[in-house]
Amino acid sequence: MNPFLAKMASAAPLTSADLAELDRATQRIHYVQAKEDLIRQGDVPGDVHLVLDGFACRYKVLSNGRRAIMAYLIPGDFCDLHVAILGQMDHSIGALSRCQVAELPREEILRLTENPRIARALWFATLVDEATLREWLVSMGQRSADRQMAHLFCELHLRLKLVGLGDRRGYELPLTQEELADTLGLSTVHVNRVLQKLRRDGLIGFANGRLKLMDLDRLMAFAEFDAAYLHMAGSARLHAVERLTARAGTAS
Amino acid sequence: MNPFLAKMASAAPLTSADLAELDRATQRIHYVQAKEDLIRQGDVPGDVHLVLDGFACRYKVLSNGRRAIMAYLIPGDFCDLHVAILGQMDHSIGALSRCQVAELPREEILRLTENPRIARALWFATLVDEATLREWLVSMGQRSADRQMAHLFCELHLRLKLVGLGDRRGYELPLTQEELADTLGLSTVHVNRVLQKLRRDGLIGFANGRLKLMDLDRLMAFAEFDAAYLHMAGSARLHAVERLTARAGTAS
DNA sequence: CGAAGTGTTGAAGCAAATCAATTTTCGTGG
DNA sequence: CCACGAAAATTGATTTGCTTCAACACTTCG
Repeated sequence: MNPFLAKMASAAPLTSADLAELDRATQRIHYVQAKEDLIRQGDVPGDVHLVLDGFACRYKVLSNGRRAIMAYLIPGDFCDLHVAILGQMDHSIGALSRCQVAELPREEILRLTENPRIARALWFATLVDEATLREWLVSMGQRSADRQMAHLFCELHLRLKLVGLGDRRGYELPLTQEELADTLGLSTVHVNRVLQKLRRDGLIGFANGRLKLMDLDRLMAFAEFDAAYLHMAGSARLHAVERLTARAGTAS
Repeated sequence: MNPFLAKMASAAPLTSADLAELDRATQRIHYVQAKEDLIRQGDVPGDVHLVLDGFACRYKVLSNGRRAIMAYLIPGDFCDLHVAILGQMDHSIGALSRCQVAELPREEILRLTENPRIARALWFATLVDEATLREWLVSMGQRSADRQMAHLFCELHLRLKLVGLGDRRGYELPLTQEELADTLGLSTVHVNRVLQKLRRDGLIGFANGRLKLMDLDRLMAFAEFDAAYLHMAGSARLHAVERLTARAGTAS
């Protein structure tokens, strides 16, 4: 099951014709190696990019040489839907693992958005991205390093679940401690110590690019995680995804 | 000159008929006192709100009782354009000063966006809001408290200039030090000390709800401020605003 | 096998928080 | 217009969460 279709289906009620149309639009695939850039700051790209598999991130490089990661892009996420309007990238997109990426010509996006159900689903997705950004801002400003990290792990768990990846026991998270540091605005040394604390407390395991959720309920409680900002509407959206993935499972 | 019209005109090329249409749509006005909420977390508002005068902010209240301010809403900014799609507010909007607010029925927005030039201008504005949010995230994670505050003052200077408010010497900024603290994720004590340092260094003055820019060039250099994220396209957008405001000036 | 990247540990230093008290300003009613 | 109380700003002393620096161990891979 294409994670992009799963995400769109959970964002707005789509017909199977709509889904087929979206599926057709995302057939032009290419691959990007880990640590390569998909798009660079200043680019004026003609195509819009969509992650189908792997992890990517939005980032900026500051004058002091440090990298600031502002978002993780997981399967189903658009990288640069906005560039069609703003014209120029004000940040870069880098692959954190090997990524499978779909390229859509800008005109294809314009054509797709003439269908109001699809337009609404795309619009919904960008608004959830924005709400996620606000939650990161809150996290960064107000939460202690350990809760901030726990919060991030909770968020990724739910976002990945929405596209059928990972489960209650854990998920693939191909990040180095340095990348976590660039995300949370901490030093690598401190990230290492915080991870050790979370492990010692029996909340998580993190090794070999996989995050283990040892006690998800306690982790969520510790992070004071409230999923409202992800706008999953109770569990209605997740149920929709489960139906879709189940259907795909029997079909394959 | 209506600040909203100034902002829209700088976002996309609009005809005078477009501007007249936007003007007509924003005639339903009401007032909100300082410290009152315009909208609360969990609300499912039927109308969309637009600040015409005064300062407001997006904020969340955390479980520890602290308030996190995630954005300032200045004249010309929409408060909750997104709620039409997401359905429910995941944060609150509070007035920081007495505000003049326009209310637009949701259907009015839908009608307006059938005009592709207007739709593009609105879409542009929401994308700039998102880019601003990303810049705040970078600031919060990576910049020292003094540079962070300097950066905020530079941003507000340009955003206000875009709607014809303030000038190189300064602008009205009706904030308390506590509100600055809630924005930057600092304690009020530290905000006070950072302000004193910036004053001592001859960069700013801040008293009686007004920010004085003593040396804008040095302030921008100190903050390492790069205005690219505000997508003002060189100075073309600002020139458009200057023409509009000049025209309004001679007309009145 | 060596080299580079990643993870781990200890010690010292610093930016910012916290606690607590005091002064100044502001808003309101007498 | 002044007096009063409350809100906001300021100051000092102390503590702490995180950074920085430096060394070392482990892993991965050409």
